[in-house]
Amino acid sequence: MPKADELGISPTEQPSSVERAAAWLREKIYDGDFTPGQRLIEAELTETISVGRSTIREAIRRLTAEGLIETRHHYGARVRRFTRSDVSSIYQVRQVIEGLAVRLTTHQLNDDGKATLQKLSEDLSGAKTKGDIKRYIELNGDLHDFFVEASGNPFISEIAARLNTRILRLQFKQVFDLDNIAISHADHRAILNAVLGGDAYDAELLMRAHIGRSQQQIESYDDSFFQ
Amino acid sequence: MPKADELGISPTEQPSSVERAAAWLREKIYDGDFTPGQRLIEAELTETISVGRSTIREAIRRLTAEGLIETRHHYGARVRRFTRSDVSSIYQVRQVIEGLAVRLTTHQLNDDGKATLQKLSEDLSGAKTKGDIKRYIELNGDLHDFFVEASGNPFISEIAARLNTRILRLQFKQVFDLDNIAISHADHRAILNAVLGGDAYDAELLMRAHIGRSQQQIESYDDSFFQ
DNA sequence: CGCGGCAATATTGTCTGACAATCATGAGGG
DNA sequence: CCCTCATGATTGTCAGACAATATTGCCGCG
Repeated sequence: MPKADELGISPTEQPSSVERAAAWLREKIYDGDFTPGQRLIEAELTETISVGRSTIREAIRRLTAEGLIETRHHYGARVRRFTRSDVSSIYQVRQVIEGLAVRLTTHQLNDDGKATLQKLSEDLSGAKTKGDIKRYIELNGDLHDFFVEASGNPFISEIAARLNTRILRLQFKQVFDLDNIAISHADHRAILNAVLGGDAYDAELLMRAHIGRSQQQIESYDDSFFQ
Repeated sequence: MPKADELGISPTEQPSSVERAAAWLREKIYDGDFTPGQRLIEAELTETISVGRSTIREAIRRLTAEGLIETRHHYGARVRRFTRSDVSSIYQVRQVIEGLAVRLTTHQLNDDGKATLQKLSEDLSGAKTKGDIKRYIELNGDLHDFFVEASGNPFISEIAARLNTRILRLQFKQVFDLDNIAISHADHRAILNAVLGGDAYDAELLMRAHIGRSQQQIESYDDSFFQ
């Protein structure tokens, strides 16, 4: 009796129809082709991407679980809308979750991780001095993702993915100017120093404060950003 | 053109087949009729509770999203298993999430909330002096749930539900003795004092430490509790 | 003229049946 | 004893159908 492999990695793992449908939908939402509040009709989607209705329904359910879509009984699915209050709640959670992530990361950072951080640090400085705002926002995302992944806690990854997913649309709109980058960059340098110096608790507090500042900035935005 | 009501409460809202199936499955898992690692065959379930396969599949997907079930492509659904590492990760997250919850609650506690807490506090003391361990565990759950709900942050509720759901089986097994209760009760009293006294930050730190102690206790358990 | 109730319609929820895809298992060969 | 391959069981996806229900526009009433 050969025992089943418990390694968790399946041999082939090629994307199923549902995964493709879900990816397609996710892309459309990220790109803004489906806007918040817009209704998603199963019949339309089935013929647009040529899959059965069960496939579409399953894809919709997955995105619902991810928090990108909301559904109502016998009415259907809509692209999720985020209120000001939602955004505040999300940032409150991000503060403590990413704070935890950076603390855990500090405790178990290996040489590879250190090298990655050093490089990220240099890239951030480079983007700042060149005034490349778009690039800076991108690297900022990479930095946050790094801590989340390097924390080694799968639940942190899961939660962060959900929160970031939910807010990605807003992050995209985030209007960083050079002043904001200067503040943000000071935060990043302090956090990186604490992490590389092994001051886990400091790093946690700094991350919380950093995300708190992002929150204040976003909360100061005009209503048109929230709709 | 009468505008659609955006109140979020649907008129009838009677449980659908899927909801009933999901509830049935959830109950079975909680009660231990389906044990961790056990396989869930769609065909069997279909005839057991007399619903179509689509309904069962949808119910399975919901419980998967809740974290009670794990699925593998073309192999199917199994009741989820939690490793020692999972439990540690969950408690790490619980520390910061419930810490945040208690801090937010402190900031916006009204008279009703205060009364509820006072009552919980008395009941906890009563259960402790009477040595009613089962009752104490129950009230302990109520206390944690109270903070999560009273925080007013829906994402905290969502995350806590997922974590508690996932670990409920383990909590159930948790072997509290009177010594543990004494320690736990001291924590609870301190937390309640901080909350009622308006010391939000103290309350947060105390909650983190409290959950940390629970974590240590659970992590000291024998392997037989995990598998 | 505005408001509330009612029927028509569109869409979802669920069922049945079917077939292909694929994983785990067990037999057979090296 | 280990590796390879065919087999069977189960899931993934599709199509078609019908019932349930929420939304919408219409109608009559105040």
